[in-house]
Parts: sequence; structure tokens; C-alpha cells
Amino acid sequence: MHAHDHHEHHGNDLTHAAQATLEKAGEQWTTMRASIFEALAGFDKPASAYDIAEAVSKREGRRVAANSVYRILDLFVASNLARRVESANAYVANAHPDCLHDCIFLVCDSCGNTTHLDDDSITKTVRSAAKGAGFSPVRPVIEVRGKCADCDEA
Amino acid sequence: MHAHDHHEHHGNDLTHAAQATLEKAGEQWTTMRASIFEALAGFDKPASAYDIAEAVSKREGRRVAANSVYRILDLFVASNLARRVESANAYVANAHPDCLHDCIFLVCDSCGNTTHLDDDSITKTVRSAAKGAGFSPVRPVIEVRGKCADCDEA
DNA sequence: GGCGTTAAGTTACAATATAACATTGAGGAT
DNA sequence: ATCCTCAATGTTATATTGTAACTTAACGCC
Repeated sequence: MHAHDHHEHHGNDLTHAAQATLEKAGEQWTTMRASIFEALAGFDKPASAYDIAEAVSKREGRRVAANSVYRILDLFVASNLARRVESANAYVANAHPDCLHDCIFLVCDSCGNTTHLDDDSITKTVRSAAKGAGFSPVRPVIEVRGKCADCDEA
Repeated sequence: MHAHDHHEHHGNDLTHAAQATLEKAGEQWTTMRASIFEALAGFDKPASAYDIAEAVSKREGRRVAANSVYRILDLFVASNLARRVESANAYVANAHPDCLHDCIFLVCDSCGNTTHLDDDSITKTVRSAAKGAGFSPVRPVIEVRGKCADCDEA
């Protein structure tokens, strides 16, 4: 288990935490950003930029271009409000935007559900292995493809 | 250092090792597959399917569609002749197709060069962390984005 | 009011990936 | 030899993901 105590936010609590984090970073919490964050947080599995564009478009009754969604997702990722799941070309909301982790995603190949681990001992080991090879690590990408408990029963 | 002794193949040696591995898996070593493997191995950094299609097209003086390249790359990845670098949407030849590893890629954000580590202790730890979370790991994706030694000097 | 700055809209396009179907060629069965 | 079959590749079309360039809108400031 990781040592420090962090809180997993949900629902409005999560939205407020996201807003607070973004504003603390000197960025604005606009209605568009709020919509996109809501949409992202509303998915129960990683969502592509296009999934989000579609969800927001539907909810708002107007066309929102993928383009705009990408811009905002990039901002979210840079501000720790969201993460990109590289092996799925998709994004997930970060349940604790107020604390910084290299995180580990477990992606189910069969249902697409994704859970995440925050095991700092692993990520530190990976970072230091990279350093040992003369590399300056910036962002570890640690994902495990496989089967989640539910799908594995079958 | 990882414990077992494995040989890094190069040039013709690598091609022969790849051929042997593919044939041992019950697949044919066709001229098309050989061409694509050569092209892939000829890149000094991860190459996209389209990069490879272009290289093979040029070398053979005829159009080779990305499509065919994808099919063969998929086969290569399944047979351990090549790896996909998820965070780069690109592929690299595996320098030792005759032995099986979860491997770790260090991808330079500035020059694109990619080196790989085979540190089984790390990958085992990642796999077992996944298992500990009720997940059945199949394929760990461990990549580190950052700066290589050369680019880091600047 | 005019101006600068940031966010978002719009359009176009590039890059990556897959699907569906046609063709080819090698090997075996008759 | 002819036909049959099957795997591999070719061909065409299209889906999905990601960027670029430029325009418009909103707001604070002078």
C-alpha cells in the first residue's frame, strides 16, 4: 500500500477538487472545461476525445468539435485532472487531482474497464532503472493489459 | 542485471534468428515478411507502420499498402519478432526474438530514440501487483518518456 | 471606445488503424 | 494435368485518432 493518505473524490466532491486544482495552477474553470470534466468523469471506462465530444454535444444540444476537447484534455493532463491511457488512446478523470503520482493502469482487454494502482515503490523503481541507463525520466507509462476479475471468471 | 544469458542479434544474424523463430512458430518466412523485417530492423528508432510501408515501397519500387504492413507487424508482435511502443504508435525489431521478456522502453521525447531494458525483476513486480489487484496480466506496457543522455546534455 | 489576452469555434487536414473483398500462388488430392 | 483449397498478399474504402491555422467571442484594462 502506498504510505500517504489520499482521498478519492467522487461526484460533486471530485468536480470541486478538480476545479480547485485547476485554479490553483492559475487556469480558469470555464463552463466548457466543467462540461468536459463532467463528461469525462461520467464514463466508467477510459473515453476517447471523440467519445467525450459526442457526450458533450449531446448533452448541450450543439456541436462540440473534437479539437476543442483535445485542447482541454491536454490541459487536464498537464494539470493532473486527467490521465491518458496510452495503450487505449483514451482518457480517464483522476480521482485525486490534488496529489501527484505516476500511476499504473490495469486495462481489461475484454470489457475495457480500467482500474488504477498508485504504487510508488514500483514507479520509483522504474524511474531509477531509467536513470541507471543514463535516461532522464519525465513520465513513466505503466499499464497492464489483461483480464479484470469479472471477465476472468468466464 | 537480468540473470539469464541472451544474445543480442544484429544484421544477418538477427534476420536469421527472426526467421528461425517465426518458422518455429509454424509460420512462413515469406519474401514480403523478410522485406518488412529488414525495413523495420533498418530503422534506428521506432517506426510507424506507414514509415515501414514507405521504406519497403521505395526499396521495391512498387506500392506496398499500410494494410499489409499492419498484418505482418501484428504477426511479428505475436511471434516476438517485434514490439509495439504504445506511447509512440510505433514498432521496433526485437533484438533477441528467441527469448521472451516483458520489456521496458525508454523513449526520448526530443529525438525519438528508444532503448530498451530487460529487467525482469521490475516486470515481475508489476505483474504481481496487477495480480494482487485481482487482475490477470497478459501484457505489461512499461515505457518511460523523458530525455536520452545525448539530448539531456543540451 | 480601442486593445490585449485567453478561451473556444471552425475548417481543413494529417496520421494511425481496420474492414471487406479480390487475387495470387503453392501444395495436395483425384 | 486439373482442380481444389488455403494462406498470403493486394486493393479499395473507410473509421478513428490527432493537429494546424485561422476566426470569433468574452473580458479586463487603459
